[in-house]
Amino acid sequence: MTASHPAPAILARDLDEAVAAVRRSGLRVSSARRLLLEALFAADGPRTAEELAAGGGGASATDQASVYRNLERLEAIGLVRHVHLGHGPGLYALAGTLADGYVVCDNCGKRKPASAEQLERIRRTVLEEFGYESAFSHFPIVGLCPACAAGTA
Amino acid sequence: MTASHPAPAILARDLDEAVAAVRRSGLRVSSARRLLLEALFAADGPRTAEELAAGGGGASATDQASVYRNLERLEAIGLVRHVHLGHGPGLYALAGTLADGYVVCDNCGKRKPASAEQLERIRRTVLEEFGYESAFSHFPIVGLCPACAAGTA
DNA sequence: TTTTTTGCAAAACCTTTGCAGTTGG
DNA sequence: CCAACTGCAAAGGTTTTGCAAAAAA
Repeated sequence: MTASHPAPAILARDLDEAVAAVRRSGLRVSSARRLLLEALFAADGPRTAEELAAGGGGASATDQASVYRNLERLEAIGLVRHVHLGHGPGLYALAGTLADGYVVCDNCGKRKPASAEQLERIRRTVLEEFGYESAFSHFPIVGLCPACAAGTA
Repeated sequence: MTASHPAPAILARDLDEAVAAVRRSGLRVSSARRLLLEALFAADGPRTAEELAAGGGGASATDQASVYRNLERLEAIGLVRHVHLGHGPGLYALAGTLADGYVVCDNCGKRKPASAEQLERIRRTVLEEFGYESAFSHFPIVGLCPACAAGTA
């Protein structure tokens, strides 16, 4: 309902590898596409489409609609992933730079990356209880962080 | 970040109890409010604001903005709860008619209600791994249902 | 040259807000 | 009577879509 079946992740180490992957996928390497990749490489964490369109890390700005279209295409080939951490806009990053999952505080928004190993116990429990292969890579585990839980009257 | 601290749930069995609860909370029982409650009682599951505004179960239609405002107020006093199951609009229901949590398939959208007991094991694991008091009552556990997991090449 | 992609503008979607008029208590 | 509430209309935030012009291969 949300992400159909994402393509296997392509882990590109630098712009050149990413560009090569784009070409290998049959997509053209347009200037807007290259700029988006530069902004993604310049980012130190997941970014909104708006931020990426603004052109992080010296990259110049591109049209937002094109950024959305390109994020979609790059995600379809496995170069990009996105997450929804709360009610705001979606956050995009290069595949492989995202945590395996996230835990976010419903009250203060604090987020904590989760490793595959940490998630594994939870995934197993969910599988036993519900038969679902859960993932917290697209929508996070939501709860109250220790501080907010303590503050709850 | 999303739901601050919701009021304790008010479990109303029928329109009269709900109306009484509204009055007890210091809110007025306006016609729009009554219509919304009727639509909520007529619903057999969580509904979008739009559906509720359309007036389910013989209730006549009301303005959507008022429905949103009223859902917010009724949620603040504990009569209503809402969930976000995926990318679409939020879903509202009378408090107490919602499952303790939900598990939804990321691929086909299939959703399964979860009981507090089922959730308990998961909550415990999340607490041990991350220190977060998780709940899957507002945002669900997302994963692949058995059918979709099998179909994943 | 052909097909993809862009940039812009407009629309779509969900939700919130401003306001003047109405209504519940 | 008066604060609470309504309906309408407009705006806000995020994402999608249509289309003619531009650029990649």
